[in-house]
Amino acid sequence: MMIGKEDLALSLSLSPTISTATNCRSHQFNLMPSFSSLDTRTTPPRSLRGIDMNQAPVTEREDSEEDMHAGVPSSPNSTNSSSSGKRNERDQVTFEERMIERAGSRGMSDEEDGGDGSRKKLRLSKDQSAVLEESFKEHNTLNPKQKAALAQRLNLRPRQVEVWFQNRRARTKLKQTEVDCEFLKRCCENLTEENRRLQKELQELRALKLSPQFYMQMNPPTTLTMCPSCERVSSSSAGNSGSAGSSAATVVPPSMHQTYQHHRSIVPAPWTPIPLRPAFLDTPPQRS
DNA sequence: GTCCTGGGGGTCCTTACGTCA
DNA sequence: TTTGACGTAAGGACCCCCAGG
Repeated sequence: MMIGKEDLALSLSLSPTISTATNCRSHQFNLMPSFSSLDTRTTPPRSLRGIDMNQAPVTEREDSEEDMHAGVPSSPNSTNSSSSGKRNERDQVTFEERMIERAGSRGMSDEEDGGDGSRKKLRLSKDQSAVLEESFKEHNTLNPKQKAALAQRLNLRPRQVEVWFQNRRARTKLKQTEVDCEFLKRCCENLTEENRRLQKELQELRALKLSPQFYMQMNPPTTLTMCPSCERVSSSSAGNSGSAGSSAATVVPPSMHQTYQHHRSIVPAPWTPIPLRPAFLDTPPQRS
């Protein structure tokens, strides 16, 4: 009995594209009020002293964006003019990111964030989460530019977007682990059952062998053959020469061995190899 | 070409907080 | 009203990769 993934009624998409609807079983979007600027109908009760903690401060960020657009994104150590390529591009982006990050942290200072060192829980709005999910469906990792763009679009700090994606990947992996665990459990159950069946069959054969009638009813022994490679002795087709209990063995021609014809008969018909590990587990994670 | 170093981004583990039954 | 379970945002440690010196 072969087990396919479809037999497990998996709710997870196994492709790199993750299904939002099936993966986020616990997302309580509909239970959460929306406080973001995207939904202006509601008053943000989670804001601290009039500041919505789910938002990066717009004015501060606009300042930083002005700085960026004003040509500021030169590297702080002013080495970008001599350097080029990926590194330079990344430095440039990260500088932009730092500007936004700094503005965000300025907007939500320690004082505003509780002031006593305690963390305040920041809930993303339904709309923000939906956009993040959509983005995650396309890419489960973000490059700095994508991160900054998404943060700007959602009015969040890049760090928040980054954390969301990290946690989202972790949730996906956890879910996948659960699915894999279930798959392996099924495999184990099937192998156990198969083992039980084979043990029973073996017992029956042994009982038959001990019975004198077994020999009476046995067909004339077939020719014993031995594989020159594995030295396994097995019986070939019945009705050939030889008598009961004959120890005469013929060597399987190498050509026959190469075709594995005699090995095929060794494998019980109903037996089908079951992969111990889903193949998709062995695909290495993609790095950006 | 090789080694060292620093930065960025990833995972993993953990904590703190919000929500709900 | 209290409490425990659960989900999730966020912090921190650690690792890997890569570019530059």
